[in-house]
Amino acid sequence: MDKYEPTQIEPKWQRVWADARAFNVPNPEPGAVDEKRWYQLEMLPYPSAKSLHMGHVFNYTMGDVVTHYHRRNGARVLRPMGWDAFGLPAENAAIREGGHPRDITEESIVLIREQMQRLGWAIDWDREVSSHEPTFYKWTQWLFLRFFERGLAYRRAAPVNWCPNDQTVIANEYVVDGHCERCGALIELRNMTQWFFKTTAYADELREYELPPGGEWPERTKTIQRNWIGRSEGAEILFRVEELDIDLPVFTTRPDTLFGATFFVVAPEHDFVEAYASEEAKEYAKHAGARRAEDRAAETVKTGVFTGHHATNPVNGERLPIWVADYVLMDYGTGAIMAVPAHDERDNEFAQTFDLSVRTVIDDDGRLVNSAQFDGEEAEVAKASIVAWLRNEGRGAPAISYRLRDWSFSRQRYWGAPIPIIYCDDCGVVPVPDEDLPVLLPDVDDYLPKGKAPLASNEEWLHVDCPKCGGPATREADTMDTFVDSSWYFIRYVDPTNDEAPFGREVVDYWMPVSQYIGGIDHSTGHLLYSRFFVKALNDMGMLGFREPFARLYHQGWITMGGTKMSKTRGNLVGPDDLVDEYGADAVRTYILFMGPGDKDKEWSDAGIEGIVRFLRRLWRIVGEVAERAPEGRAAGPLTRTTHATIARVSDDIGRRFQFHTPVSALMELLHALAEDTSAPDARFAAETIVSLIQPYAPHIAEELWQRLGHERLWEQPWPVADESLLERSTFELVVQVNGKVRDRFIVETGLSDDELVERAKASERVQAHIDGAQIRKTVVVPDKLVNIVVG
RNA sequence: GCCGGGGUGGCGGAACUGGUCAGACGCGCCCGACUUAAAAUCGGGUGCCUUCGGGCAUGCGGGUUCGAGUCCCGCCCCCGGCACCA
Repeated sequence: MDKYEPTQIEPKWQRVWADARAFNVPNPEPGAVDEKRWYQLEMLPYPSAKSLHMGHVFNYTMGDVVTHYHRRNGARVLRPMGWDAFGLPAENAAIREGGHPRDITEESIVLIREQMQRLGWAIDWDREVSSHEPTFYKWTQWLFLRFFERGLAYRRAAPVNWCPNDQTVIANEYVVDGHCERCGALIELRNMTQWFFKTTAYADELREYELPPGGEWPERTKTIQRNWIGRSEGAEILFRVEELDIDLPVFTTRPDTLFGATFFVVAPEHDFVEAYASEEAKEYAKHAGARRAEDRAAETVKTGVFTGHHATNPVNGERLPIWVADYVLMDYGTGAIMAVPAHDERDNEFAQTFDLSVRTVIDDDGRLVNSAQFDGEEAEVAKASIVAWLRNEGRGAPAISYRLRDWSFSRQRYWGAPIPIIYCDDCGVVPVPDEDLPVLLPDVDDYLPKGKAPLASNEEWLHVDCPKCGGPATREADTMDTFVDSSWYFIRYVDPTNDEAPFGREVVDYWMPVSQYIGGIDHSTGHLLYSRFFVKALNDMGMLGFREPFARLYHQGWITMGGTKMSKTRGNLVGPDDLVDEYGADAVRTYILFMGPGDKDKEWSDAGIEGIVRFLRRLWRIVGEVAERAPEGRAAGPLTRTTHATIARVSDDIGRRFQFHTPVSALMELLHALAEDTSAPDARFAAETIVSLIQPYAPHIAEELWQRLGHERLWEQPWPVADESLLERSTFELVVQVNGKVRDRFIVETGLSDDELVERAKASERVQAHIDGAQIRKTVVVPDKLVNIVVG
């Protein structure tokens, strides 16, 4: 047989698949529901570099194996691909390289698409979408308007994260340790008028996972999201400022310590300061409020100033001095706290610093003291009874507070979807009418970031007539965060050419939720949370019939280089091209999955790829031999059982365990067994099975060998099924232990009774030597496995 | 501090619900065959120690069990999330 030449066979089969439209999956006829379907999705790439890296190769190959597996198990499988084309990564790449972001992005898309096709991934290219195309962002804008109508997208002035390097606001979710997640610059706090999505309206729903049957999310991801949302149960309590005749609400998780409050603190940004505080306090607040939370937290000594007023504790009428201090944060709770230095570390530090009084109200046994009628109650009980008392007095109520903040999504950058809003002097904030969508992203002379939206400098585009009154008006010049695009791209795939709506409900409800999503865990508090928010909101709008976008979620581990994740900014990218040239796509695909468990980080090294290449060459040679010499038919032989066992193992690993490296081992073992005798009566069956099972990993060689074995179109052959009856053995190796130590092993028939097995075990000479003369205390039998004789 | 994940040969890793002297499969290394030679290929060996009887080994120390990498308790270390969030 000729030599294995991947460079010959791979392009050939890629053409065959394309011509046969092998992986294009039309939507079902209306009304189809009971058909088996599978929506396989991996996070779409940013086309910001001109090449994929091995991390992508890993991720998409895993998705490819799952795709083939479900296709061949009879499911209608949707497996799309697209481009997260808008946004900072692409725009920054364009700035670096010079040129228009659109040109740079589209060049990258062409190159990456070619790489994907060279790797032979089973993608339905008819469904390709790119977030920078007007046909896509028209609907991003349309969806924004639906959120806007419901108050789920709104505009307000707020302190936001400003990246001085990227010259734009970025979301809380992408500030890491006070630095920009993209470029690493130190984030500044700026007070700006920005657009927000009201993610907090779904805080509770986002903490719960309304997954369909069979759905499953990793525990660690749920934990990350729950930590991020940060729900605290407590109470809101009103403190009266008698001399001003106003109420100041506080949020506390410890209403049981209400009698221990000895002072009161408001955040520097609190309205109370500006309205009523002393000049000294105002001066303090001006400086303190301008500082970032991280800097405030880093302060070792607490600072603050007395405002000159007092608040009355509703439970005992005590007058507490109101201070302003920067350890209280405006954007959590109510921006004001009751300070209980005896039972709160921070309040205690403050009390020590300013010599304020401390009163213990919970004793060592966890019971209330110094708390009037509540004395003696356990703290947990007292929480409820004090809140009940307050509620009765009209001075408090149970309350819940979240750490989650609304998602700030307006960006002062060029390369994004324009926000379809018009500002009119008379009518105010006016949404662009649906029929005027899309608001096209115009060309501008200078799209470099300058701290204000580049679109604002395009006067011709900026000035429009108000859609309401026809008077002079201006467009919103900020663009949308790229994460808005990725919050719904996976829905567009199911209906990518719809020009009446972003998607049709029936077809969305057929395909979705996504059966299996694969992507990085770094998106846990960003993209994955935003997407869930979108789907829940769209469900409430009646646009789709489910409440979670992704039924099953899997996080692949990183492919690292020098210990860090491969990424463009770190400059440690290894692409697939050289490896594909040298070893072929099949070897690259199989190797990257064989490297180890899918969810673990792996340091990149091509040192082991030779092992896979040897395996594929051996496969080529041995299957070739079988095709020439092995008898036709399916007569049973020594290989039959091993072959069926391998089918069961591989299917279980891929289908149930989602484990992709062990099937390769199993197939290597079966190949070794087959190589023993390529003219055995069941050699042909074993060879066909190996080829069939390796197809998701190495589809090109599999297709070629399948043809040489006299068959056609392996990609649409049913996945092999293990014959249970052939898996059963008539004999097995009985392990005999004495006191837990293996003393003998020999072959016996299956199905013997426990007593018979014990008799056989005792009959063994080697066992005899260990039990002779001793008292048998107990025998343990694991049917068809082992006998343990306990002597003593 | 709170929450989650993890720790097995020189390396990647296997052992799925406690059950075949733990270490499959691959890499690397060693030996051999073929070759003038090399590559490729094929075959064999490869946890540690050993007085060659055996002993010790799945981060450490206990425990449960006839039997523990797997279960329980207590530590240690690594990775990730949250943290002046009242």
